[in-house]
Amino acid sequence: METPIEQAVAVLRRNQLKITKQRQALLDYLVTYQDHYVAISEVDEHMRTLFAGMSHNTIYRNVKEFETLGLLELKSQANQTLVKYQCDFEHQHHHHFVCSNCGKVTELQACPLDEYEAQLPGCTITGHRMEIYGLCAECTQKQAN
Amino acid sequence: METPIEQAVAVLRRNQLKITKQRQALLDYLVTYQDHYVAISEVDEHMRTLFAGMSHNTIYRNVKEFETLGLLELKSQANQTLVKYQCDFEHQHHHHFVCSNCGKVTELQACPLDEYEAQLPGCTITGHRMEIYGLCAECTQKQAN
DNA sequence: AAACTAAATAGTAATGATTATGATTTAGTT
DNA sequence: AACTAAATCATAATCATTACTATTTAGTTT
Repeated sequence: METPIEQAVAVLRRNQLKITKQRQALLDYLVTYQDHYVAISEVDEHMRTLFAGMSHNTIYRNVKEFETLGLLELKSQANQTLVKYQCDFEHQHHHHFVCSNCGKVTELQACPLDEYEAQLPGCTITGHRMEIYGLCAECTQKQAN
Repeated sequence: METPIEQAVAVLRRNQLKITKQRQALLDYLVTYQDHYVAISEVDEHMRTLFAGMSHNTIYRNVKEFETLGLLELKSQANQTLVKYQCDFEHQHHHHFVCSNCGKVTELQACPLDEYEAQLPGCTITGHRMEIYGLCAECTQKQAN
């Protein structure tokens, strides 16, 4: 069984991108964010602590490159870009519930897009985003106490 | 019939906020963005051209204050905060289709939240966002030529 | 295994949106 | 007209992100 990192490296190869130490280290770190989002600026800070001398540019550029390859998911929030590892290569299309207390991300089944298409005659739909936020079951539980 | 500005001023009064020249000018400008989003930084630039000496602080603070009053809608995109006037006081809850070419915003009917609640047992849902993007009918038409 | 080359990175500095701060002004009230 | 809390101004700082150019390196070729 291939690990997520091995899968990711295979994707890089398939796209003729070089497997650099920096990219490997980035993937190693980001793979720990499979069910949470993290700010790129925090990834930047972390990587530059681990590897003195690593360039901001390298981190930001690669994160964005990895997104176009489908390895990561990005979203914009509070004037920051947040990133999360996308490990579900089989089902890339999905939507999220995000706990605003612990940050846990839950994938939602089904997509509401179909319902809306009829409301947009003549339009070209290129993308959409559906996100629900609140407290996950665990945090709801804790809050009750 | 009350104008949007009059309605907004009434909301300010109801919340014991002072009706300053700056706030009136801001509303006058923002009311022109009822079906488009605009970057706050652009609002800032515009207002400071109109009123030499107006403070960044004043603009950013008020835009955020107006959002909490339900006068404006904000969203984060590409490391900027975008703002749009919310004039539909009757139906505050809705979702959007945003044309990525001309920026036109179309309100969508119906909300997909209900479908998902069953998938989140024990969770507390505090909010959600559904947004579709692409080209509006007009821009699709033009692109075809 | 050494040479090669395009791609990637480092190092430094700049940019641009937003926020902080403390002194001054003003809307609405007394 | 005086009063006062709220709002604004003016200035500077902060923080995420991007730009730029010289240097390094992964992967290939000889």
